[in-house]
Amino acid sequence: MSEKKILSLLREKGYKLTPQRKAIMKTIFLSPHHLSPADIYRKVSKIYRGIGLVTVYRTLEILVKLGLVCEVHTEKGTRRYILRESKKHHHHLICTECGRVVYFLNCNLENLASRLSRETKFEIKSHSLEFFGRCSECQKRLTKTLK
Amino acid sequence: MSEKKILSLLREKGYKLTPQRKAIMKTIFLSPHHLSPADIYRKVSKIYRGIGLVTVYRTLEILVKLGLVCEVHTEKGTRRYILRESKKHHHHLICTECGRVVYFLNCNLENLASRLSRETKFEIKSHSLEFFGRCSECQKRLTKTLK
DNA sequence: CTGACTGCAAATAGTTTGCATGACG
DNA sequence: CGTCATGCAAACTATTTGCAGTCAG
Repeated sequence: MSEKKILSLLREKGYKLTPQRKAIMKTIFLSPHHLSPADIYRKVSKIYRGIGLVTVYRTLEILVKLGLVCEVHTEKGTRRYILRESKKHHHHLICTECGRVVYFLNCNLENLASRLSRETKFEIKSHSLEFFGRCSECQKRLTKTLK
Repeated sequence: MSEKKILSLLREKGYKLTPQRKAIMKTIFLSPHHLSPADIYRKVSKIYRGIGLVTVYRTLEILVKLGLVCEVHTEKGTRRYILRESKKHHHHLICTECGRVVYFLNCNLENLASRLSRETKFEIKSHSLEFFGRCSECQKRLTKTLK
């Protein structure tokens, strides 16, 4: 989805297009990494002086609700955000060094889920799956550093 | 692993066996649910009056380090703890109503991981997988309530 | 115009740290 | 007895809420 379409979707849903929101969305739109609210706040501050961290939190809440942005939970329990590239069920492969995120669609967990459901009598509603590792750039960078 | 073995492992590693630690371990050992530090604090307070929440945090840190207890990250970003039943690679099926946890061992994600690694040039280190749903008891309980 | 939005300040939740006292081994 | 453990208080991080002023539509 293009940036323009996102802006018009917001308008459709009755949200106002303030310069703060535009700056926040632009920042998320341009980053291949997942970002914490504080990261976004720092980046946006350079474009739009005087923005409040609270506005970042409130805008993220809207963007997640509209399904435009993914909320990723890190191992430390903090939340990070990245543009949602696909409307489909999907998962993330996350670089633990730089935070770069790669999407993938097929997880093939239906069989496992139905087997578990049968064995445990659980009514399974959802699952979370994430892979962690190092992207190729960070592998190169870290090899150099060690020399 | 039995409770006694856990206590002797702690002693082996040079940790002291205080009554606070015993009470915390007993509480975790007896619960089929995952518990937050605050949950554990409340339960332990009944056995051992005057225990500090800080002691719960510090004991949990040790138990996780020794691999005796699993740290589970919830959707809200808080941490919960449950006895580690198996030393093997495993995952959890979690009841979103009561917090009951069921273990399972086979996730069969090796193929997916190697395919992703090939396609993305990521060096994949680990993955997290959790299923969420309702256990059979909570299904019954909730059906009754609705009548 | 006017209701939605913003930014400040303060509140809250979860967790960690500094330090003096206490008790396990 | 010495060292590690405890519990209090305070600090800290991430996030949420109340409120008065502001602005997009």
